[in-house]
Amino acid sequence: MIENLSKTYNPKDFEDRLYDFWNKNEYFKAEVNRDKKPYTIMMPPPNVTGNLHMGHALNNTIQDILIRWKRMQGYEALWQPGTDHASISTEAKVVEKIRKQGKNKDDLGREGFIQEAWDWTRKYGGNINNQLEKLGVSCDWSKKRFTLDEGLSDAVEEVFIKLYDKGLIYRGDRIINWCPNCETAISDAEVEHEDTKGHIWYVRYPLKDEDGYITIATTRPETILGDLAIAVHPEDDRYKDLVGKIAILPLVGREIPIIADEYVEMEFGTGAVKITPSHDPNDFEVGERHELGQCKILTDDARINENGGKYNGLDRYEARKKIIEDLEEQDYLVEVKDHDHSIGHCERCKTTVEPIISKQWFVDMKPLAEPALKAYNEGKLNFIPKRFGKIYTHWLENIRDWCISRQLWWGHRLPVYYCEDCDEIMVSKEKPKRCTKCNSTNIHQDPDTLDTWFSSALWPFSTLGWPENTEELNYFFPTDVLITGYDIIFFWVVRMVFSSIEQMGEVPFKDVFLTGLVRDSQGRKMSKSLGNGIDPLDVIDEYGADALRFTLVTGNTPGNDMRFYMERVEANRNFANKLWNATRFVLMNLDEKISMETIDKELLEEEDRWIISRINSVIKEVTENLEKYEIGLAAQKIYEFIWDEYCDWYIEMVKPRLYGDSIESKETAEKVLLYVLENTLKLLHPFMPFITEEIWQHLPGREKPLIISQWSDYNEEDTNREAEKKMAFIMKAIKGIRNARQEMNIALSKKASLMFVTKDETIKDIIDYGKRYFINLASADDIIIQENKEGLGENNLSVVLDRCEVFIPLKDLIDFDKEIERLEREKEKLDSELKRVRGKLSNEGFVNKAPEQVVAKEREKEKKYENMMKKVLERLKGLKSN
RNA sequence: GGGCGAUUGGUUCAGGGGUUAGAGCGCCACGUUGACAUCGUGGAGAUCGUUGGUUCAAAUCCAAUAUCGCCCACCA
Repeated sequence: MIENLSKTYNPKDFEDRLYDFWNKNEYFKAEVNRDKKPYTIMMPPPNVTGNLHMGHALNNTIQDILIRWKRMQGYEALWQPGTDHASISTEAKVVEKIRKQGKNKDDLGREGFIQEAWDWTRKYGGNINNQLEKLGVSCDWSKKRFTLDEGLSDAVEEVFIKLYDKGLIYRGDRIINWCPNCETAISDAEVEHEDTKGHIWYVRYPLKDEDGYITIATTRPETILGDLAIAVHPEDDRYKDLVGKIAILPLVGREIPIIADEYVEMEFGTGAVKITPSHDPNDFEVGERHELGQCKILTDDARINENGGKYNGLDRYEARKKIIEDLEEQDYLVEVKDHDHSIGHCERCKTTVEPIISKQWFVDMKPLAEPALKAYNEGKLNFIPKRFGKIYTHWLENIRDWCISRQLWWGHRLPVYYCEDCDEIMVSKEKPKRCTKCNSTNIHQDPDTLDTWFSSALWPFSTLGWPENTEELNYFFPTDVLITGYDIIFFWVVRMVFSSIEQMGEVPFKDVFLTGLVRDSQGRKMSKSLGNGIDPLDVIDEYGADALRFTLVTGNTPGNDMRFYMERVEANRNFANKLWNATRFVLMNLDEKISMETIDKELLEEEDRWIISRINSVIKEVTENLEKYEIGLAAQKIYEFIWDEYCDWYIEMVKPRLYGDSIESKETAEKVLLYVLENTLKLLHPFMPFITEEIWQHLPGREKPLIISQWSDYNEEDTNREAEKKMAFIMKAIKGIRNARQEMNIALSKKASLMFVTKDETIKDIIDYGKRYFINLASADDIIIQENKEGLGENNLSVVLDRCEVFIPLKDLIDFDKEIERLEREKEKLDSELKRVRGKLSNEGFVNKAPEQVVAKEREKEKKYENMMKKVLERLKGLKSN
């Protein structure tokens, strides 16, 4: 016995300790090493003020699996961690904090506020990293980056300036999405649309200079205050005569023209549309075409402004209510109908956004989208699963310009300066001393900051030192795979792709692995408001990180949502316990002075050859699965191998040798037990890093920790089909005997002799060899092999196998009615199988067209079932005649 | 209005042209054999949503359809 392991698996005893051990020994570290091939993954930077949730746990587990696997394969594996400053979210939290102190942003001033935000960041910014450590992530913490770091900020400015100089960043008055709660512009991607039951109001506008009205329909009556025209379709006969005339805006009294524009849908509403250029993107365009000018009626906090006359100061919804009342009172309201329409909400605070005209900074997307599309179409970018490629292309094909300026303080301030005398715009990293146009020194910087995603878009290269031409950048970029949730394809994936192509001239990663959402056991999204979130840290605390990791990667497929069940975590904890105890068994039986020399192949027994062949196949399959990102399948195979083949069969088969007299045989068994365990641990390590490392370090003769051990390769020589076949027969026989005995309720402790009847020489040999197993695993005390039933008494239990029949003389214990029932069931099964096989074989098409191998296989089956059937029928006949 | 996904034993999910369609949990029966009751042995339980089609062969491919879910979209 080498060393004691506790009787049950207790992850708390070693998880933190091992993480420290790995970290301190710098096994996570990756450095430029021209002798090795690089393998790079950029960790999606979590929000600096965030906490670990199941989504993080899922995608970081997958990343860790890939990184650990590649590291073991000998790659220089860099997993780049870091955090995102999350401007809007962090700013909101800091605002909330100072609000509790009775202060607002203006009380602190810009500098004071930013100071406050840094304090907050420093205080909470480490949390998520510590939480990630609990999960076992093997990222290179020495390279940790923050999007507001100096280098990364420099990259942001560099990109901004380059794009501006190319004319791809511009400033303009456009309709943007305004969040009245966050009081900033947000991009289209940050708006969530939700279908809402609402109303549509039909309002008549009197005509000037003549009797009559023109009736329009609107879902936002308060915007009447900003109307500058009424539009009809040029070919709409109903309104042809009215085009060019003037209508009077109800409640306001403003004279507005009736214009014709193709944008109007004749079938919708009344066919006449009010045009509010400052508060609707379509109306804005119509306004441009007809030079209607602008009339903005909302303040930043969504109240009616001074252009709203008597409604000035009212909140947008109060104003709507009041305006409807007034319209009704003054007889302008024709009717109200129920109407469902989609309303945009701020992705962060869920406030209804307002389309508002505003002077903002934009990225001209078309020229950037095209190469990003091309890269995909040329196969330079793969999505896992593939279907997300369609979503990617669809979005890029319909791309609109990206509003990048935010009216926030926490973030990268625009490197834009204005001359107060001549309004010249200057874009540069440093503040210009004088205006480049009029030489004035009255210069101020734009107060806005950039969309957070502008900096995260640069993450794959800014973290590696760009715009400096660093060695790291040359070596580790482009990265190999990005692992993230499908919900941020638009926010992040797409933007990294076009930014990389634009700045680096190539895609930032070859593969994009998209995870689904982790939902609760009822399929609901985990959310704070529902209170149904499961904290990964609680799960780790109760069951260990390995069990959590295994749960997250099994039983689901990329891009599909999964339900999270504690029962599954428990099952995987039990799996860890199983492995733990199998190891205890191996160690308990190990001779202290066992030599670790290679196994002498001459001494191998059949079960040894079988398990060695099997682990070899599993190595091959798991490696192939991982190469195809089939992580769940890989995990499943390892699980089954350990539990079913190694524990349930091999260990049981080998026990007599361990307790037996032959030192040679015992030692060989020990060596094989160790050899297979060792390879199993390697395969499992990426999935369950803690338990595997802990066990590994308890095994004798370890030179290196598991984390940096060499991944095993498939070895053709180890494959042994002959041994696999033999063992398959033996296992089938054991199962058959156990089955028959249990059906008769015969206790395991009740030993019986077995008589194998067969004329097949090969089978005879196999059974002869298998004697040793039947004793222990099939409750046998004696085994006889013969070609006929000579000497066999009456009334035996019988098990029909392929080319062989087993008789168990347990006369007193057998209920023959039950035995007949059992055989009848056996007969039925064989019958239906025979029918199926014969059906196939009598089909000419099948025999002629199916591959030879497939036909041969069916023929074999037919023969086998026929033989078995014959024996079952004989048995039944014998039993019934008694 | 477009696009996508899911539909497989009680349940949660794998699988993905030829398998006797698998697993975890749950269920039933038996079991304290010197790793493990966080366990062992055996068992019951699914014509893979429906309808067509392609094929020698379909749970798997194609087309419709139903139900549920998601994403995108400027009809006021």
